[in-house]
Amino acid sequence: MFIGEYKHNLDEKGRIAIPKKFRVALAQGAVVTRGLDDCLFLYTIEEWQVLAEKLAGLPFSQANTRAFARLMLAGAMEVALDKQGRIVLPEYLRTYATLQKEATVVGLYNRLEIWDHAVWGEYTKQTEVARNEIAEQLSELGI
Amino acid sequence: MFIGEYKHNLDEKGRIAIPKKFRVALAQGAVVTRGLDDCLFLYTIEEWQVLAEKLAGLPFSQANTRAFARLMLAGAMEVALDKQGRIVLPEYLRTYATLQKEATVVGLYNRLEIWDHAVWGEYTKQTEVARNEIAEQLSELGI
DNA sequence: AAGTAAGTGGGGAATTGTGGGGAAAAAATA
DNA sequence: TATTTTTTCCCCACAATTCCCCACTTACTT
Repeated sequence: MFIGEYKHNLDEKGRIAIPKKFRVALAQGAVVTRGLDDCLFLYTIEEWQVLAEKLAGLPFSQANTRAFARLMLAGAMEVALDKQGRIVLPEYLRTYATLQKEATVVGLYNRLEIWDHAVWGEYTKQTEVARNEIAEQLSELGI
Repeated sequence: MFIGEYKHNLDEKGRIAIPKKFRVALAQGAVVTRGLDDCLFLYTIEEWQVLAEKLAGLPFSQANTRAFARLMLAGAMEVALDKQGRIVLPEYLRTYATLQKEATVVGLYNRLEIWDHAVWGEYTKQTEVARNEIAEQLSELGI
């Protein structure tokens, strides 16, 4: 289970360290792709397989599902951890998420997200305002 | 069962002592995360597992459920008690709850909450006013 | 008033994150 | 096809953080 928030830096080669505790889970391989809200999604191979099949199942007759499939499927790239537990983020993904140096890695159960540090700060600041309303909407889930 | 109110101090390393009587319950591990009303929630591993699964089940295609999952899942961090019965609160959680030194730990049956002492004081003062009204609204729940 | 139990503070060792240099592989050009 | 250039990958070393342990202080109990 991926949870938590971690501040890591990209180096000049576009590499980023994966938090130690997640490395075993990703040792078999991982897939990074374009995510929602200007961040990157990172999945284990198995989780990615599940998601990819769902995406592939979307009707390509509709313009918006086509766009969504292209965002995530065409954006995807398989990555491997090096001996120090880092992955290389291809340039197009760094551009997409406006990643430069400071990044925040966050765990969301079955995926990791990689954010530019400043963008993540903005996002949390904005959504914190609405959190109580959202919480009330979700009360029916028993949360 | 967690009940009661305890005043503890954070030290310079961001550690806080867990009230003695709750330590056995949390010995197997605990998870702290961002809570509602500017405090932190702390669960036993088992309780957290249930909650995490509910959160993970929310569809990531909707903006507000995404935001809520990021609040609680990405906010979560597994913590362990040290030999003295303390946990370390990561910096981002201390910032979230505006925790500096004085803190109040309160028990709410299946979770603990960690508040900045002053914020907790404010909160209880404010809700005291509305308490009677709230009580009447709750009568229909059989309380 | 003394002893015990719980909370607080801090120092040192081990682990994890970061940066960079060099070798191997791949790509491009002649 | 040979040679040069670029890119990727692997490894080493430093820096920073985290974790673990020991000691002190305060508060409660008998």
